[in-house]
Amino acid sequence: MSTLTQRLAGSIRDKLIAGELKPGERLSETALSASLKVSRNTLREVFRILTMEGLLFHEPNRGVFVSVPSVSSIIDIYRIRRIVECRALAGADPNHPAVGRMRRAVETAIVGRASKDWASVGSANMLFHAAIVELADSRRLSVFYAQVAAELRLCFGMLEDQEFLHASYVDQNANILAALEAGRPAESAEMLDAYLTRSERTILAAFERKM
Amino acid sequence: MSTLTQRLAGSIRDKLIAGELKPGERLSETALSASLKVSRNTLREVFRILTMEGLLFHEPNRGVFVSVPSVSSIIDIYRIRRIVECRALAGADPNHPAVGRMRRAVETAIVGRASKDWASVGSANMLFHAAIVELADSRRLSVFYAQVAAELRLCFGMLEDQEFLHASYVDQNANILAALEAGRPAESAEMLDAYLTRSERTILAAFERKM
DNA sequence: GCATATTTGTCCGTATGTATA
DNA sequence: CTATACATACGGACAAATATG
Repeated sequence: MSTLTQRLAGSIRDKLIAGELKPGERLSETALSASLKVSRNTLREVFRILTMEGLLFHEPNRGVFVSVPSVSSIIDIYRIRRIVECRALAGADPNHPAVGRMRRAVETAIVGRASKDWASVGSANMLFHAAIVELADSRRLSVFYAQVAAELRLCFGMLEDQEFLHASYVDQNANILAALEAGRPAESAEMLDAYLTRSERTILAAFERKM
Repeated sequence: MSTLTQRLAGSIRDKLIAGELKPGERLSETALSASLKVSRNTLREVFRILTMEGLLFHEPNRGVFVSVPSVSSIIDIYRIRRIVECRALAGADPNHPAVGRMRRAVETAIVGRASKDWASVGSANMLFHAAIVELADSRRLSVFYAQVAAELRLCFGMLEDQEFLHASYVDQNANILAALEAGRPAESAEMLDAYLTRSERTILAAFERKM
């Protein structure tokens, strides 16, 4: 990452995903630029990037705010996951290089679960599903999915029970991978669809409990 | 559109799609900001927007350039269209409000073809396929598709024979719509897949002839 | 390979309009 | 309604990177 703008965008993105900045919170240009020791112009360019990614939203003449995950955004995101992930998996070649990344993600998640490192399990889960999208061999689609996934992590950040959210999905991912490696992509895609249904329900339920 | 930045982004986007700015051309900050009568900082924010949309690309310390469509980008875009459009159509409700927009787009295209207004036919074609994506009821997916479509128009802009590119697809769109309205979304999606195969081949062939 | 000119990256100060207490 | 705070937009400045001769 060469330019200051890109580095800054990365660091603020990490803070957003880690939940250090609360949804709905307003990010003041003057205050943030002072605390980060960068000019307001530079910070505005960073805001523009993160706004395009959906992590911030912009109200004209009022400023930028951390996106507030809503029930409708969760539903929207899962619609996308169903379309993109299931189709990518159903049409996948079991010898695609991304399958190796899927396998490594599953292994990492298993290790993380054993040591109760739920942050690691969550990250591995994200990598697993990003790898599924890579099966479609479309750079633009992978970039788009990365943005959607970042938004989803914003939702996770609002919820406690990280164990409950992630633990049960390790085995499901392993089964999805096994079906693909066994040369049965259609079956694999069906399992993924079922996975997404359960995952969406869990998130929505946890989300509504917090309201 | 409230802010100057957004209006400017819209106007430059239009110029890009219309082919007024040639692919590969470098957009000088100083020159453009002078000719558009805006400050360099404002123009940089506009560049950031259009770069995120894929219409421009950025080389650190060298500036921004108009994206150059390539064979691989065309293939990438059509992979996305297959995944997104076909799935949206296959799972569509024939009573969805977007179906009305599809019908109006077909009617506009028929009128445009009769008067040999190929620009109008091309725009109507874009609206038709954007409406297909709206069948999936996902705001994020529709926004993403709009960006991909803008990039595709960048490719069209490089080619002559607009008639050849658009004329033959009016009837195919009409047939796709008819199947959906008749309550046969699966058949409709199959026809769309065939449409996309033919369209991709045509674009790629026309593109390679220009090289 | 070097020196120069150009351009971007970044920062600052400031004026104006808009939202809100 | 007034006052304050803030975002929007501008123009100037300088360092660093790049291109050019």
